[in-house]
Amino acid sequence: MIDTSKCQCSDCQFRNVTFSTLEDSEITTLCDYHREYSYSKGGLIHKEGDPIQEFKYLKSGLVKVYRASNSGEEQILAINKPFDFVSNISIFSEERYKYSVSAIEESVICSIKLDYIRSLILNHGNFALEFMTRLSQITDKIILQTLDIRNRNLAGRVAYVLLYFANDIYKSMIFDLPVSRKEIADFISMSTANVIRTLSDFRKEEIIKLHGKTVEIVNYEKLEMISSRG
Amino acid sequence: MIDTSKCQCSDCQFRNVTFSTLEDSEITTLCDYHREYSYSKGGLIHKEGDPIQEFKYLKSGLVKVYRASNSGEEQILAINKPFDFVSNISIFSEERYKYSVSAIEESVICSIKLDYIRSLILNHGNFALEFMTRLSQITDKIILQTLDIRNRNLAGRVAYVLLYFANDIYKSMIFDLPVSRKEIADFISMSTANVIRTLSDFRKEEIIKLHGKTVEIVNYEKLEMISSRG
DNA sequence: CGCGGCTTTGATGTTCATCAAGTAAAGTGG
DNA sequence: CCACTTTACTTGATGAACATCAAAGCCGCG
Repeated sequence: MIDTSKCQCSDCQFRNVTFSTLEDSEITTLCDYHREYSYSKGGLIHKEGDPIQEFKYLKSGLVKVYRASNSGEEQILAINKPFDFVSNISIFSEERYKYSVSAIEESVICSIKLDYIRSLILNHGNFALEFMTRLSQITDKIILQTLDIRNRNLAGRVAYVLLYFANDIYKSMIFDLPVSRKEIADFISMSTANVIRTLSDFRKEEIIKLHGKTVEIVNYEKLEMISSRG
Repeated sequence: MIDTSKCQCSDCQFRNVTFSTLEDSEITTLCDYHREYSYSKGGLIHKEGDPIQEFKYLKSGLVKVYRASNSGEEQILAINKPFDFVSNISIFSEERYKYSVSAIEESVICSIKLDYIRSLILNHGNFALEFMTRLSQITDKIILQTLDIRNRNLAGRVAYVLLYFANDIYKSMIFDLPVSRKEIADFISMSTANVIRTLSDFRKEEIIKLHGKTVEIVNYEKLEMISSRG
């Protein structure tokens, strides 16, 4: 039985991933410097230009990381699930966020004062190493995914995104798209109309079933083939 | 006068950027764990799949970071000068390099056993923080540049690259392109023929002068306009 | 019920890749 | 140092891929 009136950080899943080197007593201190925030679908977590004062990570939900492009359009650079998002990149190198982040599903963000993270790094070598490794992994993933997308043509990109949702995010062949067609377009740098057209094509070729936001991948092999060839 | 038979790390420019928190005595130890390698134009520094055993950074020269795409083509994700390249990303999160790196100009790479860097992080909080900040900055730059390029059309991308060489790398309006037309194409994800065509167009419109690899930017404002509009 | 936003589809035009052929440049071996 | 070979560059012509525009359908919400 857990006493819910006390700090729950010691039972947080994240403890194993990013804070595994911290002792119980340190976790208790961590609790004092942390806060949790809930966001509903569409809620803005922070935006470009906001001052960076906290280290944030996603406890549950789904977020998009994006910035405004020259033309005022949205450029989405990542769609991330828990463990894959932290208040990314540049928390130490910059004063202000370069990217906006908003919830695309009900999300809970855990946020820790940056000063405390800083002091942990200063005084706790194992933590520093672990933390660094995590940050590395996360930025690495973003870069790799960007390259993967850039590599592909329209159909390949749409297939790639569908497989990303199926394999990485929902781990299911049937799922509800958490994003609009336009957001997919902003993510893969294509026009909305062509994303829709491609989805329709996939439906006509019976690679997927489509009902509004609900997608079911029927012919997985073919979708993979399109993704890897395109 | 510097005794060149001894460790020169204490006089290395990099000391101020990445190792400023280390004491002189620590720098001396660092020397024992470091080696320098020279590469001539075209030389391969490491390739995808090589085991990561050292932290590397560029002391002088110019390198390209790339990977093989599906189709066997080269995808260039960064062209970096000293201070902007370190044996990037993922040195802690991965066992093997995900990207190849090769010299596009005479280059000197300084390389330090990863175990030693690891021990510094473990035992030296200030160093950990500084090191992390550097890595952050570097990966950040890569992501930002990728987005910038993705944003633009053909002419905009070519203009962007020319401005990148002029402003960031050579700090001069006249310079020799260190890369082939094909490499520019691989960097901005366009075809070689169209890169050449665009350069010719710029020449015809008297925005630049072109003699083989030598580029002179004549109409800077116009080039900027093309870069920011496209 | 009606309005506004997201989605869908078709028609059209632009942008870009591809192919081909030719030229210049740069390396290679005698 | 020259002939030879190869690789890089250049340009034009063609077609494919994709964006854009416009009109209509759908759906949720006040």
